[in-house]
Amino acid sequence: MKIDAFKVAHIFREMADFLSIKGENPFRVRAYQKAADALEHLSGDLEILYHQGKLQGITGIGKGMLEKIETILETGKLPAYEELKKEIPEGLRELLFIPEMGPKTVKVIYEKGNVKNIEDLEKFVQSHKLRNLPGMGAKTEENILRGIKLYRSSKGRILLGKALPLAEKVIAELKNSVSSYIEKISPAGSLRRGKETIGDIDILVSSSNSSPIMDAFTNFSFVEGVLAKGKTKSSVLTNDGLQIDLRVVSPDSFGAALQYFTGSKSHNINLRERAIRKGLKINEYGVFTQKGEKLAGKNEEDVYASLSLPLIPPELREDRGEIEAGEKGKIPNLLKEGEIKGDLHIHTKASDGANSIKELIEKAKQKGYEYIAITDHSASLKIAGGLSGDRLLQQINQIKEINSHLQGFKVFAGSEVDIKKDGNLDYPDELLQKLDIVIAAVHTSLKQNKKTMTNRIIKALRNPFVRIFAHPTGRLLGEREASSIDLDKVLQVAKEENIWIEINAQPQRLDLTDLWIKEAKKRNIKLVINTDAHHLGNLDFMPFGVITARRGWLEKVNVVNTLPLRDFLTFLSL
DNA sequence: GCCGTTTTCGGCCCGACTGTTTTCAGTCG
Repeated sequence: MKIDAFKVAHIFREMADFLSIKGENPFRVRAYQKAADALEHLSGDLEILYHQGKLQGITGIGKGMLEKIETILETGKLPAYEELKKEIPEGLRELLFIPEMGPKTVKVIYEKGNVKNIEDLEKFVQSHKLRNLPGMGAKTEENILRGIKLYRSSKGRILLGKALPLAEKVIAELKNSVSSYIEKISPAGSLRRGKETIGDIDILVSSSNSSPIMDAFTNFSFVEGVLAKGKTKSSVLTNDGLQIDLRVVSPDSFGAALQYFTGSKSHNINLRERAIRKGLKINEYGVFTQKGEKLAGKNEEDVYASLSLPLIPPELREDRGEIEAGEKGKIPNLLKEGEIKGDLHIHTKASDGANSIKELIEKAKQKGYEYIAITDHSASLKIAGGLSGDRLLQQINQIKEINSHLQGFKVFAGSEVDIKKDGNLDYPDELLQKLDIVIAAVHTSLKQNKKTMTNRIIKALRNPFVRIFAHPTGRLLGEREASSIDLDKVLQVAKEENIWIEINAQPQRLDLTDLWIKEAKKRNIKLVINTDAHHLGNLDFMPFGVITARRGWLEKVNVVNTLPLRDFLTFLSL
């Protein structure tokens, strides 16, 4: 079995957790986490890089880590890891993921209470045995039980598509109730970076009087419990189990705090290390010289400028080369939502959608689009009301008729054609030829092995009538794993055949994913952002696709549906 | 365990909040 960087990173992460539970030197623990980070951000194949001697010199991978990577690559195993696994009971590591539980607590309840998993922990706390341990009391009991509940209910993360509207609602309510105290307000954290899933919602406010804001926030109707309430930070639990953190800072620190709380953690660490090299100190209050003189803090631009960097867009702050790009003045001019001119993957009530073509046109026009493609499912996808060949022909004629009455707006006749198990397409070429836009997509046999699945997709993409490859990995966040696909090969074929790769904007898909989007851009492959709408409201998913594209460093020029109608028509005929 | 533009030893990002304590350890982001 091939060992990739992510597998090794996973081993290092587990080791970090085991070592922390053992009470090892925290910096040693962090060294393993750092090495895992470095591996996950590797550009290129681990084995190849290793054989080329290119792992040396990567920050975070020193002599010891290199030896461990070598051992894993050569033997498929790591004795130090196997030892730790034997030593630490299997369920213990999971306890670290429970809010309120850290390595110290896990260690002490294991050693003093023989607690080995979540069930043990729950019983241990409920029977009040925890209280007998030093530093533990009734409140701690309560907090841990709530932590267990939260961990079980959500396993930690919610979709961007759910978090963003909720954050907007909280911001609106704050503005509504205590606007006179609020100078500035913004989402922060992974939400602001546009990550596909969010742990908890972070909101930042600048104000010179925080108490009324904290009072209002902790008393909102959707608040079920208050986890913490202080002058600068409060945390609440909403009635649907989400955690929202509100931070209030003084106006002259807003930029520094926004930068700090937007993260990511590794972006910030990188930035701090850069500050230290320049003899500066950076924290959530500002950028300071060694003598304590404040250089920046009021806004983010100044914070970055004091480190000789341009403002780095939040979506890029993942420590994936954005700081280096900033140094060289090569931060991309990222795609903007308003630059999208059309949506090329839409279902109607002819298959499993809810609306008519005319209704969809109206909504698209309201959004400022110049074109859409109607792409219902193909014949074999019976569960979704896939169109027979005859019905598709009828729809093509219907679209022709509709277009004859339109000015400055065009509807393309398309289809989301199933890639069958063997890689054949669901309609014959004679029919595909009659369509303006053919989307190819996998909806069945999602668990084929990697080789079969990859070859199946490649065969489909080689069909001369296919233009778009939709939701490439097939993942559904929190529900279904991505299919096993050699995306490296698939992108290669996409490049050769001039296939546009879809970024599916549905919040549970966001597929293609950010890292692969960046890779596709690097290879000069065109992408298209589609909502895959099944009813009118779904057309509003577009911003999630745009955010994901931005996380993949895309600019307007990389995305075909930014082209105005005229240019798009020319491009389509190429 | 990693790392070095004052270092091959001695640091390692850093501050807020909570709970259980009477001065601080643990967790979190």
